[in-house]
Amino acid sequence: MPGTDRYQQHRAQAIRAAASVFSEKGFHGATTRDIAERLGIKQGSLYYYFRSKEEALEEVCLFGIRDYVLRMDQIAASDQPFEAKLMAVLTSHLSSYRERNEALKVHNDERLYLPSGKRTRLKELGTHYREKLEHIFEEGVADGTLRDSLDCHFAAQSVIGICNAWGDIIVRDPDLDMFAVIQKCADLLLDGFRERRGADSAAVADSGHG
Amino acid sequence: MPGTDRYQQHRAQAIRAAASVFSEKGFHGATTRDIAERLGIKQGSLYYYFRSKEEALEEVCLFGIRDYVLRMDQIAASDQPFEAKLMAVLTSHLSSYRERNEALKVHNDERLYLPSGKRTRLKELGTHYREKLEHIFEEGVADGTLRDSLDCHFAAQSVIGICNAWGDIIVRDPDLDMFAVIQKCADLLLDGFRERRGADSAAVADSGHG
DNA sequence: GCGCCATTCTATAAGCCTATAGAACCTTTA
DNA sequence: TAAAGGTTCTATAGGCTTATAGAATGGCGC
Repeated sequence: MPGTDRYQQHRAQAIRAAASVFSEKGFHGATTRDIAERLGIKQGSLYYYFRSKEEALEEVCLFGIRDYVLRMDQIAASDQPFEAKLMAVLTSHLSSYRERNEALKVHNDERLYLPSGKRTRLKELGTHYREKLEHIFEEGVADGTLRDSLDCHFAAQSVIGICNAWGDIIVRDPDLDMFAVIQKCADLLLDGFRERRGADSAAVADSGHG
Repeated sequence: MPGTDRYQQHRAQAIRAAASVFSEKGFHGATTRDIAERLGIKQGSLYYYFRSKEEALEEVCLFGIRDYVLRMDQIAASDQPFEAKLMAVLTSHLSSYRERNEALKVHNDERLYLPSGKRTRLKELGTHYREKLEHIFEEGVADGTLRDSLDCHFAAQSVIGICNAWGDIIVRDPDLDMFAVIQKCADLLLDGFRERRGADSAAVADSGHG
């Protein structure tokens, strides 16, 4: 029954199972039987935890999202130099991909199938996330770390794009060194690819990972 | 009948309709009725053009892909300075997104549902694409345009990630100025975000689109 | 041992989907 | 106008899916 501890734990398991199956087969491709099997129960029993297949999708899409956005808030509000904030954002974003593996893959594709209310709520969270990141970049411009000509909206969107692209790769290849990827992302974002004769272009704050 | 010109034209229309519906609803979410309706015919008639729903997906996934990869080959083989090649790649990649709109969205997600033979073929094409881009970067390092420390594999993957992220945005917002996005991508990739006192950081080859 | 309640099971209704078969329609050519 | 063949239509079989109803199971306090 909703309320007991055991119930909540089992329900969380069910959400994970649904996330896993949705991300493999897509929302419509996944059947309630698939989800139940992954969970080790029978198809009909699933309805003890979800009112419908759609409710399962809703839960999957919101699973952990709040933590993730909250972390961005904390980084944005923190008192660190720009480079450290950037590293923190990259780390948080890419770590989330590893931690929440299936769920995140679902967010990218399957939110299509959410009822429009939940869909706009998710979109709002995404916008909030981008705006916070944008704000970090604006600070970087203000304090002279970043070039004046930087389009902060473009910058924020691009960083999210890069993180998502690498997130997908990181999820699929567990052996990949995430911190190496983070470091290279930071190098790219701060200093670009171009050769600079007589300039030290590896000046990214070492955050102590390895 | 396969062979006649009219048939081939109508079949291409059917592929487009399928692409459009698949990208909206996903492979399993799309019904043959949806596709037929978008095309203006009845559900059963679709089977005059496709042996099955899966065959429709195959056609969608391969639609135009060859042209797209071929263009990368041409750019890679061309005799232009690095900056020009980079601009050409960005332009080609992002233009493809606009041109082939729905089909490309499908490639990213729905290829899951392809029979494994077709799936690996697509993957090969993707790998080929990335390797060519990687090669362009290696040349850039060799001729001194790019820094020696650049990880070309990382660079190629990141550029593709950025292009795909912006491609998604460009497709959804027809008013967005694609060439402005391309220019900013090039700025980011070549010179990064960091302020450089006393350096001209806007030195990207003007390819004549402004 | 007994009753209680949470959890899972079985069985099934009702609906939708793909694919096929064969009729109907339309266009071209003679 | 008639014949031929390309294109689309109607109708339907057969299978799979979600969601519900109600029975069975298992642990726990007494």
